[in-house]
Amino acid sequence: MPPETDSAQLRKAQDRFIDAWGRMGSVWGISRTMAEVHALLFVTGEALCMDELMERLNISRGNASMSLRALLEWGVISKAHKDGERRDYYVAEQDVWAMFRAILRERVKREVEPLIESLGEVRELYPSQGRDAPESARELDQRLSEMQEVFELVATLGERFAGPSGQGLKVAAKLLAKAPTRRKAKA
Amino acid sequence: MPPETDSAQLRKAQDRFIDAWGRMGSVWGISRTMAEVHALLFVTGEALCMDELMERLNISRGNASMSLRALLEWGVISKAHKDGERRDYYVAEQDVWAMFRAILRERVKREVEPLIESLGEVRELYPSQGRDAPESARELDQRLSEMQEVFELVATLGERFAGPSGQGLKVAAKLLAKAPTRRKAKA
DNA sequence: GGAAGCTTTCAAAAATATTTGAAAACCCGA
DNA sequence: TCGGGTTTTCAAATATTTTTGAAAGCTTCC
Repeated sequence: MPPETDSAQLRKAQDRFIDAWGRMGSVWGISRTMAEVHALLFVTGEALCMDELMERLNISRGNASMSLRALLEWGVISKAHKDGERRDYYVAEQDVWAMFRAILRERVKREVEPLIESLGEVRELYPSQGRDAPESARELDQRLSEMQEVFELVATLGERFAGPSGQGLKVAAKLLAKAPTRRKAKA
Repeated sequence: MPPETDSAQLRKAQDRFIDAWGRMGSVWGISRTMAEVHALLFVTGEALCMDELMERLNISRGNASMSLRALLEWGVISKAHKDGERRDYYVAEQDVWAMFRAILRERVKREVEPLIESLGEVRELYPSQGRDAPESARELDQRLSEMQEVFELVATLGERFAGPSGQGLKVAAKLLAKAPTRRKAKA
């Protein structure tokens, strides 16, 4: 077998990254393809058009279109334009921390806020205050209100970290600085 | 329609909570049933056996068994025993914060660590150091190493928050105390 | 207005994930 | 070792999610 050229190596590394990020995508509850499109744009750092994505990832036009739209909504990619070109090009946010904040924001919105909402609704379904409130209702309300409190705290923390002021990294770094913990390095 | 009894109200509230938590479960990437089993144990606060779960949630024995096992692995429920009874009973962790930490721990394990692992592997696929390393390889490595850094930070933060020392809540509260942000209250 | 070039939509097909249920395994006590 | 009560396993059935592809929709330029 002939030695690989540099660009073949790079291509392979990109593909492996795309695969890894795609797999994480499905774990994170987004479609694998959507994650792969994002991975490709991120890892190349280039502005690509739909046909290039379809070609490289072997996906249909419909799928590419839907994935791009979703990624735009998440705020992790944006449209770009090439001089006289008619078609749309897309670029990924290159600042990893900004990307991470966008993801966090969206995930809090999907994974925490609806729960807080529901908890509020559930807690209206029974009286837990009056003199006549049965013990069991108080117990239930106790559990639900604790849970609501914790998740509200999480949502607020999320906003703080991911918020537009971009303080996330600094806060985190500060926290960590206090007392280092080890973390395995090798693959 | 006759007025509902107190216990019917409570039952309905429990059901709505179970439903809400179950829905969140699927958003979080675990099976809806698994989340529902957990919700039921949590919301009642009682020790229940498999047949009771099956009855209340209308699920099969196999499903109940697998869900319970998974919940035990997550560390959010534990086995209990009733005096002379032969069968197993299960109780949910009642401390919401402890529960949250268990979930966080597990999610970092599934959603962050494999990625860090993969990033390490991908970065071994090309030379980016030597004098001969092409510009494109350096760029690629730059992107990947930044991403690795961010996710390692996240993993470390997660450990800090969720770690066995149980400092999570305090740290969070401290952070929040500094500069309050508003959060909508009504359902 | 019309055609070319692109993108979006969406119903149907394919791929995945979850659930069932019955058989196998397990665990004790007799 | 056997038998009854209980839990686990896992292949098949079901349900859900994702992907495709072709038709419909835009937009821009002639």
